[in-house]
Amino acid sequence: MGKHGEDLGVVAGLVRASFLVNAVYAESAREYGLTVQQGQLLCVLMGRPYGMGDLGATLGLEKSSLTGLVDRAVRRGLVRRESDPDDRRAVRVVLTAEGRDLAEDFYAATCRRVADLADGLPAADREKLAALLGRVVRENQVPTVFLDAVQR
Amino acid sequence: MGKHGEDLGVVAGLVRASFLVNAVYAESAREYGLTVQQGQLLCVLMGRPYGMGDLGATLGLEKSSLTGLVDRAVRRGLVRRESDPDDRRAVRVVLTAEGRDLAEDFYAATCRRVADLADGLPAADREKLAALLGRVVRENQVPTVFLDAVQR
DNA sequence: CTCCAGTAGTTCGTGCTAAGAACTATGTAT
DNA sequence: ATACATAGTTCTTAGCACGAACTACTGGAG
Repeated sequence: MGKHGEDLGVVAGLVRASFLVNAVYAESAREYGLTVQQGQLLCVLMGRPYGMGDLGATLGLEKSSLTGLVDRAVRRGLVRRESDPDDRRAVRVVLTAEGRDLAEDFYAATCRRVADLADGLPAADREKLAALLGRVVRENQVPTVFLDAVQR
Repeated sequence: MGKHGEDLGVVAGLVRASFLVNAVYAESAREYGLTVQQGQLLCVLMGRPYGMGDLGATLGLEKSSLTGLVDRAVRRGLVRRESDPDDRRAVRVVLTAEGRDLAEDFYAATCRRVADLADGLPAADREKLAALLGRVVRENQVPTVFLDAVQR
């Protein structure tokens, strides 16, 4: 089995849920004056600074796409480029204080919103859903674009 | 309960799964020479023709954003604007033959890919996941951007 | 019938996103 | 020292998304 008709259930579920999450994410970003990509950038950087290369790998973008994204974030004062002392080619992108504040607010608001999506489910089902999604995610090596654990 | 710490499980799961699906969708689109948005447009139109207004509502876009999207799809010969005989302001966007073929191929390929994401799960868990996502989706009134049932 | 408010789409201007190719500068191995 | 690889940027092209202003048509109210 595996490749049969009823798979459409999971497929449609995943695609639509993803559509839903995208919409929520976009709305949340908009509310904070961010684009989705900028929001993602901030969320990734909440964990730690990244070089342009790692950032590209994490976000699934070419390096040339990143330059602009980071440029705009710099222009908005959300992010700073620090040069890596160990490698003068390299750069570390770091949140500014303002960027961190915004990132945290945005992150919290987005979490709240996404959590609301699953609000209708009883707690047990929510946990089950989390477990199943967790497995899917783990088996497909998704980079951590959104925090793993609450590690503040 | 409801708004507690362990909700992060569902939230992170949803967000990352969504990231995963987005990536798969983008890759699939790219392979077919489409952008994600064009792919979405085609998938929506597989079901039936839409007016610009409905299309905007379904895809979550402003009408001004749609003009261009449809224009480009028209330029590529994937879609056609038919004027509604009952309302001369209105337009119905319809797949061309070429557009339908491409849409069907793209849809099938994307389904396959998304299904692969859940491949690691035993069938019973896949069904459970589908059911849970189905509930989330239903309770949040997601427009049908991806087919509901296999209605060929 | 006329006027007018509302609806369906388009146009225009702005800013953002994404990619590839060509390039600079630095690092590393031989 | 040469030569190759790596980290980022620049430039160009194409597409996306929005709001504001606009055109064209519709459906009522007087």
